[in-house]
Amino acid sequence: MELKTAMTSRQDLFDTLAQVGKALGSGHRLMLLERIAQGEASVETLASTADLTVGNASAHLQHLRRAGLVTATRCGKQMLYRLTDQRIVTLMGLMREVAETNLAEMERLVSRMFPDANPDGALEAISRDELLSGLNSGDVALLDVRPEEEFEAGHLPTAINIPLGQLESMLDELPRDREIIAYCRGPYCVLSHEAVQRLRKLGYQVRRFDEGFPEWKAAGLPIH
Amino acid sequence: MELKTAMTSRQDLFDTLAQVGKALGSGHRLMLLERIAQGEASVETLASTADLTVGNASAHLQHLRRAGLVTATRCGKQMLYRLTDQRIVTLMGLMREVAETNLAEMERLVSRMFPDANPDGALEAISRDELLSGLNSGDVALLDVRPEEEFEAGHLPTAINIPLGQLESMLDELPRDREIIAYCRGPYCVLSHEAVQRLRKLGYQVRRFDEGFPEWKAAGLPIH
DNA sequence: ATTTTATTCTAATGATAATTAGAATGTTGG
DNA sequence: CCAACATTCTAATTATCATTAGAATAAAAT
Repeated sequence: MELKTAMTSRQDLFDTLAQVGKALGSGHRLMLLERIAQGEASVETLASTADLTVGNASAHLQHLRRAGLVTATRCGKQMLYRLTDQRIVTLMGLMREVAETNLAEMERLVSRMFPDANPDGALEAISRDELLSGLNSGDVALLDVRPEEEFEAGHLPTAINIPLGQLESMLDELPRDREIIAYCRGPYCVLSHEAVQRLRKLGYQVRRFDEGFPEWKAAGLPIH
Repeated sequence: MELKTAMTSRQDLFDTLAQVGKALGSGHRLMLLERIAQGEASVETLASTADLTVGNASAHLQHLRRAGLVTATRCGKQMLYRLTDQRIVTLMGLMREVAETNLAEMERLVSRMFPDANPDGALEAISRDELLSGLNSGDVALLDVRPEEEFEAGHLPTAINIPLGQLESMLDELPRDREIIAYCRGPYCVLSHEAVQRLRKLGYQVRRFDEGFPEWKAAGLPIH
């Protein structure tokens, strides 16, 4: 047995900092964070989005909580988790950029998962700046294809919500005269890719926004 | 045994992304990265800065390499590791901010480790913007207190190098008529704190830069 | 009070990761 | 080719983490 000195060491500092890294070091926890970034959610909701048992999800959420990434508040029977800090969205975005730039495996997975996101193809996504100028000039209509609950918790200004499951049954909400920009949870969410593919087959002029609601919000842009 | 489908799943994407988080989820690896961010370094150098056996350091470096955070090139007998990407410095900086904001433990450790960094005290560090304007107006002199090897690998413009061990023996290099700004490896490096304390005792007008060389470089500012 | 529902805790198991010592590899300079 | 050196690999140990099922807690509804 070794005596612990009361002295604080550099090692302690880095170990504590590493807790944040550890929390980000699990695919399951990153999925939970992706969902939490849409707005507060209950353990059950989070468990089902991340495809975990409730007990397991709860344990991961405790882990995220100890790392200072999320907080929880009780609301009736439920425990609602939310991000402590919008910078966490930026942090995950940077991780994504670093991974996509420097991990061959990542690039391979992304292009397999989203084959339509080919840079040559007409389906290429539009950037935040392009979207902003499109919105200013009124040239585009915004389509939020996330579930209603997430839309209600916050969405881009002027966006209309058609959850993916109801896409074909709500086509009359969509304009034919303007380009439609679909968005969802973020770069690794399939919803907007799906929506674009299905709407294109129906003849709509539609592209994806290459980020999602959390990134828009974290950038300090206005939300509703 | 379960059959692996060839299909790429969302889970695979997030698991791969999590490799970056995992790599950042160890105090030892964060220390290695802090040193690598100063400039390329051999395994032996890195092992000794992070207080690891060479074998263990090598294993951690392999881990960082697999996560796409560092690359290695052979140079004679030695293997030199460097960052793949300056964004990794930004990434670590964000982790630090998130941790300091949201982890009480972190705040406690920082203020214990750097008691002189008290915001009320005269020793408060100066920011990048303040430093830039001080350099433009010629009101400050820059002092790099890192080991010579790191200084040689890159430093802030106009900085003079006095490694901490030689501080008292090289006082004649320091101006008395201007404020001195000392900097080192970054926010969690003790060198500049030490330097400021020792120089203040000797009557010098001196403050710390609240970042370090890697942050300056990652911000795209000029280096020598 | 009792039941229901949501969540967290506990204990046990299996899976990963960190560490060390020592062997193996690859490079340099005789 | 051999000797010296730097690094990586291997094997074994220990520690940490993820997962599950089931018990415990806590609030809400009957």
